[in-house]
Order: sequence, then C-alpha cells, then structure tokens
Amino acid sequence: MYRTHTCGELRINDVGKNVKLAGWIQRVRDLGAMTFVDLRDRYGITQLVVDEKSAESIREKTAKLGREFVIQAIGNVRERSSKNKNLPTGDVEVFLNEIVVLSVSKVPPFTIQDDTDGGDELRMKYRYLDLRRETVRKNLELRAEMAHATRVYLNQQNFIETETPVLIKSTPEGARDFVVPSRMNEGEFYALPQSPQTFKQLLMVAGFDRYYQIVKCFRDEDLRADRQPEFTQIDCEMSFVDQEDVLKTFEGLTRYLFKEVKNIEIEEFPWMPYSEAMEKYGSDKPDTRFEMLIHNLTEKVKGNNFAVFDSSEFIGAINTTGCAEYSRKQLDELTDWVKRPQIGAKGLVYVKYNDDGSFKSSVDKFYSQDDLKVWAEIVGAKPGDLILLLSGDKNHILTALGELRLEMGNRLGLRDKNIFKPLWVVDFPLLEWDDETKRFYAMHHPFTSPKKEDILLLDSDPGKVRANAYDLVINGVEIGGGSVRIFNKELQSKMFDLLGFTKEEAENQFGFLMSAFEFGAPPHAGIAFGFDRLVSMFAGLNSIRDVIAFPKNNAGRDVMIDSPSTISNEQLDELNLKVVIKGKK
RNA sequence: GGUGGCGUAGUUCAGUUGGUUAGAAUGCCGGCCUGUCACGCCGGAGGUCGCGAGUUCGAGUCUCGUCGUCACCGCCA
Repeated sequence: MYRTHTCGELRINDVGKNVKLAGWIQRVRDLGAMTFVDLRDRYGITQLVVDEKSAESIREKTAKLGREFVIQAIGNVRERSSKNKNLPTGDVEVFLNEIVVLSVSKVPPFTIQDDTDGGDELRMKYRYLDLRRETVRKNLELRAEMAHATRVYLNQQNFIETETPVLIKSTPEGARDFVVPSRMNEGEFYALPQSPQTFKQLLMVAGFDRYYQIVKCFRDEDLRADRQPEFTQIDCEMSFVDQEDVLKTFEGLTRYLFKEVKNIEIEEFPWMPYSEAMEKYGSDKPDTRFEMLIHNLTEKVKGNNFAVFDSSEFIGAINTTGCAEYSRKQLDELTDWVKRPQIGAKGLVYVKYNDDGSFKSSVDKFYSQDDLKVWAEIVGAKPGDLILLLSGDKNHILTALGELRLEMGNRLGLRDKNIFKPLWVVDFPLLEWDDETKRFYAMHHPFTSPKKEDILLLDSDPGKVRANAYDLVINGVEIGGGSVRIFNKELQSKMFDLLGFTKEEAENQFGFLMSAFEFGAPPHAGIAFGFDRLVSMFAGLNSIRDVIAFPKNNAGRDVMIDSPSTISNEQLDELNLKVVIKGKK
C-alpha cells in the first residue's frame, strides 16, 4: 500500500497516527536545522517536517528533493506549533520517519501553482503539468460533475443513453467534414460526425422514444476561443413531443444543473422570437443580463437634410446610461471601434443628454434640441446618458448596434459572470439565402420542420418561413439548439427540393432516412447542448480550452503530441492515397 | 482566405529618437538560518533579442518576408 491517507485528509484528530502519504513535492523550505516540505496530490497539501532529531539518512534525502519529485512519506502526525489557517491540513504536519523517492523530476518549465508564471503556449505543450494545477484540475472536476448530473437527470426522465457510430458518411451540407480513408474499400472515405443527427432520428423511428448521449462531434472549420475541431454535445431526441415539451424538459435539465452544481435557482426561461432578438439586441443570441435595447429611430430622424441619415435604410440607437461625460477622445475611440472592418459602420453619431437637460450632439447642425429630446424619449435616455446612433443597411446596422451594445456593456461592467440569464430564442427562419451560390440553405439543418402556419409560404416566399427551431442562450452565448423534425417523407422531399438537392442527391445522401420514414416514423424533436460551452460558463471562463483536458490550438494543432502529422508512404500506399499540396513544389 | 496583437534569460516581462558591456522579477545553483508555509538573508550562473533578408557607420529597436502563438472577421446546417 503506497498510502494510508491523501494529502488533503489529515486533521487535528489524526494526531499521533502513523501514516503513509504519496504525492508530488510542491515546495521545500529549508530553514537550516529544520526543513519543511509541502507534499501535494489531487486532494490537497500536507506539510512534512524534518529536524535535527531526524535520522541523518532522512535529512540527506530531504536535502536532495526538487520540485515535482514523487515521493512516499512515512511518519507520525503531530500538531503544528504554528498553524496555517489557509490550509485545510494546516493544523497538523507529518514528522518523517522514512522518505522514499519514487520518481525524480526535471525542473518544470513553469511553476505548478494557481498563479503560474507559464504562458498559454508552454502550458499547452506541457499540458500534463498544467493539469497538476488546482485551478485547471477544478475545471475538469466541474466538467465531470456536470456530465454526471446530466446523466442522473436524463436517466430519471427515462432517456436511453445510446452510442452512435463515429465513422459515418460525408454529406456536403453544413460544416466541412473530417474525413477518414477506408483501407478495405478502395478510394472511399468515412466522415466523422458533425453531430449524430440522422442516427438519433433513426433511433426515434426505432421506437427508443427518448435518447441521449454525451458525445464527441467534429467540424473542420476555423477555430475560436469557444470552438474546437472536436467538441462535446449533450445530444438528445424525443418522440411524440412538440416544441414546448422539449423546451420544458431541457429547461429542466439546465435548471437542475444550476441547482445541483452551483446551487443557483434560476427563474423560468423567457421565450423570445428570433425577430425580436434581432431587432432589440441585434443578435440571435442576446445577452439579457442588461437592457440597453436597440431602438428604431428611422422615421424620426429622416427629412432634416442630414444626407447620411436621409440616404440610410435604417437608423438605430442605443442608450448608454451615465456616459454623457464621455470625452471627445473617448467618442473618437468609439467611432474608430465601430469603423473597424469587424463592425463595419461608416461612422457614429452621438447625443449627450447633459445633466442640465440640454443636448449636445455631433449632428447639432441638423437637429434642434426638441428633435433630440424626442430621440431621448424614444430610447429612454435620462440626463447624464449618452445616445449612440448608427445608420445604414438594416440587418447590418442591427448587428453592428448589437456588437456596440455588448462593448458598452463590457465597459460599463454590466456583464457579471456570476449572473446567469438564460432564455429560449424561438421561431428561427427555416432558410437562409446565400448570395454567392444563389440558393437557400437550411438555417438549422435540412430535417427541421417549418411552422404549420407558414407551410404555404414554402412556395411563395421561402425566406419568410419560420421553423420550429430553438436555441438556448445564456448570457449571450449559444449553449444549445434544436428543432422539431420533419417526419413525413413528402415534406422532407419538398425541403430537399427547396435546398436545391436533386432527387438523386437526396436519395444518395439521405435515402436511408427517407426509407426509414416509410416504416412508421413518430413525430419527434430534439436538441443538443454544447457541453464545453456550458461547463466553461459554469466555470466563469471565456475559453472552452480550459475545460478540455487536451485541447487543440487556434490552428487545430495539438502542440503536446504535435498533431496533425504526416504519415508514412507505406500508410499512404495502403490507403491508395497520394498527397499533393497546392501551391507548393 | 483576411485583420490585428505578441515573440528578448528556464519563465513572466521592461528595454527611450537606431548608439557603450541588453535589464528586473521569479525560477535555478551555492552558502547561512529552529516554526516556515510566496520563508528570509548573502552570493552566483544563465541571452542565436523566433528565423531569414534588407536599410544604416551602427538594428532588440526601422522595412520586407517567414515561422510560431493568441484574439477577431469570413466560415461554423
């Protein structure tokens, strides 16, 4: 037996016990006649002590200890003469009778402590050392706890956890597939699933009724702080349900997780139509922790000979509370901010509502104090506030104002990580027009059911058709989404039609699903949560990398194992592959 | 595919208008120290300034390219 106790376990009532501990050397404090050693494992830190009364052999071994050596410590628990209130084990120490070095360690490239001196790059390269740090490990413990709680909840609700294949079939819709060559089937490829979408629908046809899986999904698209090429979903599907049933069930899951894991009671989630989210928040994932809503001033500001506004399709404004004091420099800086290509506004018009009730704006030449007062009333501004206006193409300006709103929310400290405001965004458009390819794409996916009342529009005005699709949004982050599915072969064919699939393409790619629907498909609907995002939100982090044990970097590389990598000619040959890199000789 | 930031000691960073021998903190090594717990004190070692080219009498500093990394836009049904 390597140990009788963990390093986080010993307390004052263990005094007198002979114990064995095992762990890593956190730090050695050599005071000359006596030496203190902090021994660390997953559970905590226990102080070991050696003094003049200790055997010479033990003193010699202790003197040679370095950071991150793995040792076994055998000794007697005694009360400390000077206690450390910051440590759960701070009342006791272990007086060493024997010490066994199990493993020596090179000096680690960064310090293994909460406030490490290591940069991201180095910590990723030595991720196994980074994971020794309590802050990092805690994130993964949180992840494990949330996965467990999810299973408890869904099992209670009669969901069947079912695994679906990882080697599946490539389809051109949606994200790029990761692709795996088949050795046994020359010239053919598997794809890794972007989600188990079709399989879970087949499980509904199979009568499973309620399916879930905590499952890896793969998308070969460019990455972000909140996007990894492989990520984890809580993936679910239910039969004989409508939209409300699904939302209630997964609102239940979300609230259960908040309660179990964070002990936070969350009130009922509001439902917000997509159109409202876009018009009030300039985003399909509104951060509802703060107001600062977008207001449409188009009708009020036109006709005053201000050419910029008169020639704009849409003029919108947000009111930033208490910002009337902004200096010229700050306003210029904000103007530059909205003019960056990422936002793409042509300029920024401001109106300061001064404390004395007067207005000062960048368009005083064109508008009277009374005009500005009307604007202030519409946006709900009070003396001391600053109104910011953008103008241009409606959709563009709404999203730009949405970005500006978030930026101002950040600057005003309105986005508190400890406050959680979930909501359901519902009634998404079914289709999205793409100007480049001149065709519609499914906004969610091709199996999403249109709203009954909009089905007639499918022929006359497809862009207007709303879907039974929904997203769970928390604090401006898209945590999950799903839809009521089409379960009728004719409607599904019509959808493929609208999406520009020929009969043959549809048959070739999704024939198995269409066939399944001919054998008695139940009405069904589903949802998937981005598990990494949910965990990082619970942890108060912006990057999902911090809740993944071995994440990949911006370019999809794992800098620890150095992947991806080339493969041998023998492997290529076996797979009938030849590598040709474009643009290189 | 694009925009921007960063790259200097093991690590995190500073480095003025381009000008002497490139600094600090921390870590590491050695010495001293009986109650430390970010121990303290004294001393020491440690640098291809990412790489390549260019401008210049002279480049860590300026220019171009390239590599790495981070953030964002496009992209992500």
